[in-house]
Amino acid sequence: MIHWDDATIDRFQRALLTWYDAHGRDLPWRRDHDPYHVWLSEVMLQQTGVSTVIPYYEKWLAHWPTIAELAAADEDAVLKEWAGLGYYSRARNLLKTARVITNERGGQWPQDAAGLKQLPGIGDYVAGAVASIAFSQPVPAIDGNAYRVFSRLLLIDTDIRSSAAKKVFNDAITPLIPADRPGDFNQAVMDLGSSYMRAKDPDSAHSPVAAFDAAYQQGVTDQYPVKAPKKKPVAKAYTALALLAPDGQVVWQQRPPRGLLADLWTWPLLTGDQQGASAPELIQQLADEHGIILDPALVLRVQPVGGNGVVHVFTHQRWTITVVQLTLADVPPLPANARWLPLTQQELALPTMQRKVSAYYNRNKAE
DNA sequence: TAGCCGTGGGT
DNA sequence: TACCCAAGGCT
Repeated sequence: MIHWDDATIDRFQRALLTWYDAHGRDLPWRRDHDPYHVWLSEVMLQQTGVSTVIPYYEKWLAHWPTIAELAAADEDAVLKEWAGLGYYSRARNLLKTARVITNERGGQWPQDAAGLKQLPGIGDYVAGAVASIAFSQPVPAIDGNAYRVFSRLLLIDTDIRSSAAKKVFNDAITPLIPADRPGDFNQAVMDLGSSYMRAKDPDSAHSPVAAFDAAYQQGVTDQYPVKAPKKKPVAKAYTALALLAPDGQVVWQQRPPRGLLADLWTWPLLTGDQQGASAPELIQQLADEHGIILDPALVLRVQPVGGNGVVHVFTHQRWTITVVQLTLADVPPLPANARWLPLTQQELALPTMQRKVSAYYNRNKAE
């Protein structure tokens, strides 16, 4: 690893901030330094691209212009606004923190990173980003961009997925932060990491800090950052049931409050590919796995819908979902976590997985 | 402390 | 197709 002297640090800061002043991105959350805006954007941007976030960010603020209004929202409404962004605990934690700030702290934010980290959903990165951008605290905001940028500039060969990485990079970056512009410094690093020093096909030669880029100078940019490979997602098979009542409504079921897609709504999912199963088998499995009791005499038809089904890949699971329609002669009662609603209902928070299943059903259902 | 937790886009 | 990547946090 390379260590810079004070004069080099000073020149680096000037090169970075001069470039940022002239070429920094004009993004919706950079219009001011309101901690609500900074915090909301940083949470949305976790593991999520800028172009994906912008429309969600604008819609969110139109819905809840202030943190006090967010604090008064229902969790159902918050999840619905978030639906499609993924990592849904981020949305639940946004609501929790909004309520802590509004109801327990009189609308006052903690102004340093340690205080911010106490809030739900705020870890080292978001704490550093909000503390530096909204409150001008001289702390780093170490995200994937910072890992990539400083591993190249300083030839840091610590595996960025290792438990040691956070401290190594924190110690390396902290002395480089200018006391007068910590927020701009951190945001400049993000812009650098998404442009000249991006992960794929970087343009190190034209970077404003090319003169400070040791990996570029030595022709080893493609070796940084050092990052251990991750595991393949585990394959799982499910069958989604379209339980169709005579009035055209189907059964929607809310998932458990913890785990994958927590609290979101899908059609009843049976484990395994049950395309060839009989009506009694499907009814039995539906009772065993979901507590939905159907009288076999109510089943008019059992029809597989489409062929191979839908593939949906999560970070750690790969789902193959086949679809079966059970046409019923009546509208039987449901447990508390399930509801009869039309195929086209717009009121529930649906994960992308269910949106794919619904679209697949509409393409393949019997005429 | 690894494993869990989404999604869309690019190659 | 099967990867990888994108402003991580929680347990």
